Formats: sequence, C-alpha cells, structure tokens
Amino acid sequence: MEDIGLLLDFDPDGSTDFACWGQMDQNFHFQTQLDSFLMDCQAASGQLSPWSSFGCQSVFSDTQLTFTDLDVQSPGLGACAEGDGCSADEPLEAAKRRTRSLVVHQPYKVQRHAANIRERKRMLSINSAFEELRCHVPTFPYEKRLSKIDTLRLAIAYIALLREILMSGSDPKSYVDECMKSGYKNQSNAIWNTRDLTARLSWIKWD
DNA sequence: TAGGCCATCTGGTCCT
DNA sequence: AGGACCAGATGGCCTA
Repeated sequence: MEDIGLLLDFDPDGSTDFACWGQMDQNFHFQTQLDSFLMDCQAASGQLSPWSSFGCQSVFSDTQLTFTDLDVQSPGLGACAEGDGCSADEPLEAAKRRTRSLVVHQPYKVQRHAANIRERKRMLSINSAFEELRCHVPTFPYEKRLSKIDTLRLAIAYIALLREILMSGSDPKSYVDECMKSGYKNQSNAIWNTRDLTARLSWIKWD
C-alpha cells in the first residue's frame, strides 16, 4: 500500500464521515482493513458509528481514482457480482476492457456512496426527532418503547385531546377524569383513541 | 416460524 | 450540478 489518504470527520452527534484517496496496492484488501480500523477506533473511543467503509469517497478528481482492485476484492462494492462475467481465465483484452469500464463507473459509485452517507445522516436526524417526540407523548411507565408509527399516531391523538381540553375550557385533570369515566368520547378512526390517551394521562402528576 | 420493526441501499424526483 | 427527500427492496433482529 502506498499514498493512501484517509480523512475522518468526527461529528458532535457521534456520527463519523470519512474520505479516502490514493493508489491501492494490488494486495491491499481495503474494505477489510478499513472496517477493522474503524472497529478499532470505535472500541477505543466509542465515537464512531458502526458504518462500514461504504462511506469511502474520494476527495480527488475522478481521474485519480484507482479503486479497480478494491472493487474486485470488496464484496460490499459488488463490482464482480455473480453473472458479471468474472472468471480466472478471462482473456487479457477482456480484462482490460473490464478494468476501463470499472474506472469509468467509479465517479458514479463515489457519488452513490456519498449519497448513502447523507441518507444515513438524514435518517439519524429523523430518528432523533422521533426520540424527542417520544418524550412528549404520554406513555405508561412499564410500556415498551413506542414504534415510529405508534409514536406518530399517539402524538396525533394527543394533540387532538389537548385541543379538546382547550376548547372545553375545563380543568385538564377533571376533563381527563371525565373521559376515563364516560369512556369513548371521541370515536375517531385514529388507532389511538381517547381511552388510550386518558389511561396514559392518568399516570401524569397534575400540579 | 411468521410477522413487526428497523436500518440500509438504491434510484427517481424535486429543489436550490 | 449537487443535495434533500422519498419510496421500494432487502435483510437482520426480536417476539409471540
């Protein structure tokens, strides 16, 4: 291996981006080695997300990308997939054409990997928003973690109930108590109905 | 073991 | 052009 560059970007939210560049030695199993490197870093610092070296992207121009060997050796990058025509006795010219083809397609792969990283970050931000929302919907103390869809549905029902309380102008606790006694007051199509909510709200300490 | 939930990858579309 | 957003596909994990 020679002239390999690796750039790590440790974000405050615990996620990590990284970029790599340079000439790969034929015997350099980049995917495996970078994976183990990241695992070591994670074990050492606890900072890295468990993302694999799929996040590898070049910071140099396309012409400097020489990931051909990496593609062949790294299952994760899938350049030599089944039925792709790879064979040990492949004619030299065919192999050269294949190599050229791989190099031509590298910019797409690099962009695709960068897009994957952005997508993972986007999903992480969505998930953190879900976590925040979970903290604001009433749940039983013993209730297991709400799924995303249940969190959304419960939040919708919760907002509807809060609106009802506001519209009624009555004391929130007595309104909830009344809901508990009288049963289903708001029979909407919502999965989470008033009884679900009021039962949960009964756990809340009203000041 | 089937079903639910989730993370991830991917390609398409929209937006800046 | 590049990034954000979205939805479909896929595979892993967990639970009843």
